[in-house]
Amino acid sequence: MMGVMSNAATAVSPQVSPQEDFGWTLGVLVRNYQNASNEAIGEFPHGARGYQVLVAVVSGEQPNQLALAQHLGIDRTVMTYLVDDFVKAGLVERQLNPADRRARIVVATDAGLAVLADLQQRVAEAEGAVLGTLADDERELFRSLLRRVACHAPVATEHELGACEAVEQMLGDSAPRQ
Amino acid sequence: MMGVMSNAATAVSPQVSPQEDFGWTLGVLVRNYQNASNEAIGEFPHGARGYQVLVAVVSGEQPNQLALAQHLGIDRTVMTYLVDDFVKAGLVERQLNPADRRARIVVATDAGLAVLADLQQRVAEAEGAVLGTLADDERELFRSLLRRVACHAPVATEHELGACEAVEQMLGDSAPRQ
DNA sequence: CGATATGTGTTGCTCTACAGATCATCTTAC
DNA sequence: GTAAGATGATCTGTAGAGCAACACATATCG
Repeated sequence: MMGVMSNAATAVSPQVSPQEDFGWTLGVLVRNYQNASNEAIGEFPHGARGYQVLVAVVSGEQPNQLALAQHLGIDRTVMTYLVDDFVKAGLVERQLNPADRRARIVVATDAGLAVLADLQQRVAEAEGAVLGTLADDERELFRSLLRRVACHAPVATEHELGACEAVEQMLGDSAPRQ
Repeated sequence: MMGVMSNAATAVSPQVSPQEDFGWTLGVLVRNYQNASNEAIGEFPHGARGYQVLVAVVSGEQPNQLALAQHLGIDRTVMTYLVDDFVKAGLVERQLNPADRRARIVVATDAGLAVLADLQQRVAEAEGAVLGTLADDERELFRSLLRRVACHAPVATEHELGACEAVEQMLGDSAPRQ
């Protein structure tokens, strides 16, 4: 059954148009978004990634570092020096959780909140530029579909939380949507 | 250190729901896609990235390494050892371009085509799993919007080609650029 | 109390991205 | 035809980030 025949071109020639490839289009979008948002946020500690962390810190229910890492899909050992740099920049604080003194609750400072509010505007503009082709209703549609896809969370890796379950857990299920 | 205490909520409190954040949902989707496709393609040389390269090799008009790198948004120095590993695996060949002996044309071997045809099926299944929430017409809609967004190509970086222009160029739009 | 699990931090390895230099070749100017 | 610059590929060195393993403090369960 498995034979690598020599005239494969005639047999199972994969007919691909690169613009049809989901992975490619996805990659293009991600690069565009990263370029645009990185440019928009300037010298923020860890670029677009750092911005995402700060967003998660503010959005969540005073999450600890592990929750942040799982939420953003980055390694928890990375979160250590990521938060370190944020603390150095005065954007967040590590607070002790009296209920669990192992955990460090990450909380945004006033400065962090102010910076974030500013950045969010710029990033929103960058997003607008990336989605520039789409009409307003199409953008909303795209965002909506994207949100549903992201929250679907197939959870390929077994030990990892589904993305939106982690969100709901972090939010304490207190932010009903739509 | 400055006395940063937390009456932060009074300031310009950015109210974000993480599920609303475009960057976050995009990141979740990308991770899901990478996990799923990486699992689907198994021990292929460079994972999902390598798969993309092979797709581009087959889809394009016998592109050289630079065209591949620009198309996929990866550095040209990376493409060198990427193609190296593909050659070692017998998936592609470097052919000399008689018209320009500096350039190496990357061509898929029969084995490469056969492997790609197999992989495309698996990756398609992985994509299906990632987009599992959406109904069929919604998937097509999502792909279509994604394609339009990707091909819009805001080209934030100045010296880089727009993505789809690079595609068209590679696909034989032989008109010179600029 | 003891055993195990969890949150965090540290160290070391690896992969990849990126910038710069080098070499070969093509193109253009003279 | 030769010189000078541009282009494609490769190599080198550096930095960022993921990953695994270990260490430490604390929490939980027997």
